[in-house]
Amino acid sequence: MYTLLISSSISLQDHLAAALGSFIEVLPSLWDLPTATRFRQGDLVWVDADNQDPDLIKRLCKGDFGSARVIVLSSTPNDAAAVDWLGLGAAGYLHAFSTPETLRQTTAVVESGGLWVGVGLMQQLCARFGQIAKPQHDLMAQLTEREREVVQHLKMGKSNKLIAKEMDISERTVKAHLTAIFAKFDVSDRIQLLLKLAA
Amino acid sequence: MYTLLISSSISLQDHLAAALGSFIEVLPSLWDLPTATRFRQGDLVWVDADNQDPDLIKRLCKGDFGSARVIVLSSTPNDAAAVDWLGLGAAGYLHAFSTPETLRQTTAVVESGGLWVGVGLMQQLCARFGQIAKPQHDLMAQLTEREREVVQHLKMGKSNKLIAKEMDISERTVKAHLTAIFAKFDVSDRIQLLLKLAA
DNA sequence: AATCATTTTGCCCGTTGGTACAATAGGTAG
DNA sequence: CTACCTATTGTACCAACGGGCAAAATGATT
Repeated sequence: MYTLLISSSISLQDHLAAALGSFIEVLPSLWDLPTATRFRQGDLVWVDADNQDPDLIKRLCKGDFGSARVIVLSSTPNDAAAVDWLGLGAAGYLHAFSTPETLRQTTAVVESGGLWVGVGLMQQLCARFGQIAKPQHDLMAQLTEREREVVQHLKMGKSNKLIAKEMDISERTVKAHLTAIFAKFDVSDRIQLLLKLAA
Repeated sequence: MYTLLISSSISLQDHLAAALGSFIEVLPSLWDLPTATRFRQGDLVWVDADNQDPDLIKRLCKGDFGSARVIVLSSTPNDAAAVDWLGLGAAGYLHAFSTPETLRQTTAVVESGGLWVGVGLMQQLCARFGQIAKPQHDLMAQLTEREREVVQHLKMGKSNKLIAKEMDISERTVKAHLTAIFAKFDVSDRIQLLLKLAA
């Protein structure tokens, strides 16, 4: 496995090397990264948000340099930044000088396809879960199981095509469920349905 | 640490035991759980959503049986269900036959007080949360007068045609405004915009 | 006078969404 | 066995949506 740290901070370089092993490669700046660089699936890139160009980190997260898993480090971590990076595709966000134990655990989680975020952010997201997942009215009770599933997807703003893919059914079937849902909710389209649910 | 798996599926029982160790206790059905059962803080309960009563799982997640951390397993995982279970208090939601590695990671994360969710859902939540957390004031301020008007109509779920009629302009102009609005809000269509505004 | 942001519109294109008119199949209740 | 509900899918049609390319007019700013 290839692991790269991008940071100009000597102390951070030492810290990470101590925690993860000295086989880590280090690059002082993202600008030094050849534009032709193509990370492979499974590569791990730690990047120091304190002293790197945000735009380049952004591109890195979005996969412009290949399919590496990106972990963003910050010496002043905050939830807002976390959601930004994770939303862009980062696989982790944590304090640059986290304990070696935490760093190792992050590595393990990210390598196995997970995301690493702080507990505080998780709790906030959980609070939002509650809102998103709040039980609806009696109208929802009138829906069949599959129809309810479709509604969940709808609420996330997904297209018919995507819903079909995620439910592993044809787009036509999604439409069939939608037609049924619209009738039961007495609305004409998904927009009105969303407005009704949001109210 | 006490770990319990609730599933009638032999293959799942074997799979989990192989991944986490054979010290796991197994219960075929949630119905077999004595109503007086009180899990303790730190207890880990894996429950198979495929063959258990949803209502009982629900109560389990909500803590009716004590303060165990609940991890929901499904052979057909989807984001909608994830939102439901996590919203109810589950600490994790993942594919029943995830790799042993992933199962172990889940254990580690959940035990240390975290949540385990799929990457796709996590990113969606972050994206959504980012939108929520960000004051739309700044975004709305970037709109022109007419664009703001259009947004008002949009929030009421009106069609382009209707908006055009009410603003006494052509439908093409409405589209032009919309295109500008979408760009400024960094969304692709009216649905995403509504979700952003509604949040 | 020249530049710029804003507003307006037309034509055309591809994609998405909703539905009419079907059919097949599994399960349940009578 | 027979309805009935649910889930699934197909073809096809049309309306709605989003945007590319273009143009014109206005008002403000420099």
